[in-house]
Amino acid sequence: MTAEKTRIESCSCSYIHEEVVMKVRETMPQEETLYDLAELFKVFGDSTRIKILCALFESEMCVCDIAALLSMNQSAISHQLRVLKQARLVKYRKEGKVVYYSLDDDHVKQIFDHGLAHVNE
Amino acid sequence: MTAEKTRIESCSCSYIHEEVVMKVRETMPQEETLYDLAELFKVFGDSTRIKILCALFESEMCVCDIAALLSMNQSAISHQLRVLKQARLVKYRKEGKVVYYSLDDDHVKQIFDHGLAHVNE
DNA sequence: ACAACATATGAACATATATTCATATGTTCA
DNA sequence: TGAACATATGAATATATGTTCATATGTTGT
Repeated sequence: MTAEKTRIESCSCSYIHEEVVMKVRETMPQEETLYDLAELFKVFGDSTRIKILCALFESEMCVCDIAALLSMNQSAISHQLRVLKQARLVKYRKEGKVVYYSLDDDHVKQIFDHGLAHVNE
Repeated sequence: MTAEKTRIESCSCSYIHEEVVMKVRETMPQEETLYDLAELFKVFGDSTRIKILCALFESEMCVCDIAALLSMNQSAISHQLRVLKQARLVKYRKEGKVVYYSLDDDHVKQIFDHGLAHVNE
């Protein structure tokens, strides 16, 4: 690992490991991909939404069921379901007035479980 | 799936599927576990931190390397590394003035990849 | 058509958080 | 010891976000 003597103006440092930076830069996915990935994890990063997803592992549920389960009002749940829906993590079916939500992705459980493995270490 | 007629005060709904709610309630992990899980995903839910983790998949790097790679100032990177360190996602070793960061968890790549699979669908 | 109801949505508010700036800490080398 | 440097950190600011409230939408049954 060679330490090249190069001044990089974007940071306040003078001596960086230029070879490492160049090598890593080549392996980085597209900016947009990483942005989307962060947006996805942001959706997982709220305890209300995590609880909703966790509940839906077990069974499809209507908005009111979820609100009762989590002791939260219907509006809050509805707003969060919209976020989950936009992230394509849940889908819904309508039956009269009632809207049933369920999971819409195989990866959700896997992401969830790997996260849990880290937390339980 | 029976629709019991029960008024639940915590939400504004009158008729919920009480059996479903009770069954799901039993399977839910502890409140604290789900909170910790959300906190973990919150750490993944920022594009700067995602980029840092992604870079560290390839090689350990010092703070200045990362700042140069991402064209961000040293302070911002240092703050974010602290968040990653607190979440036990990265570890560091010191060599003189230079601090080298690297990944500290086997799950990180798996969580990352499953997320990527969802994004690339 | 109307009442009752489940759900959705917009606005407002409070809180959380990412970045920047200034500066502190701790190491190396002369 | 002191200058140069890499990194860490506290305060400030701007922005993002979760929840609540009020209300809209759309469906069912009378």
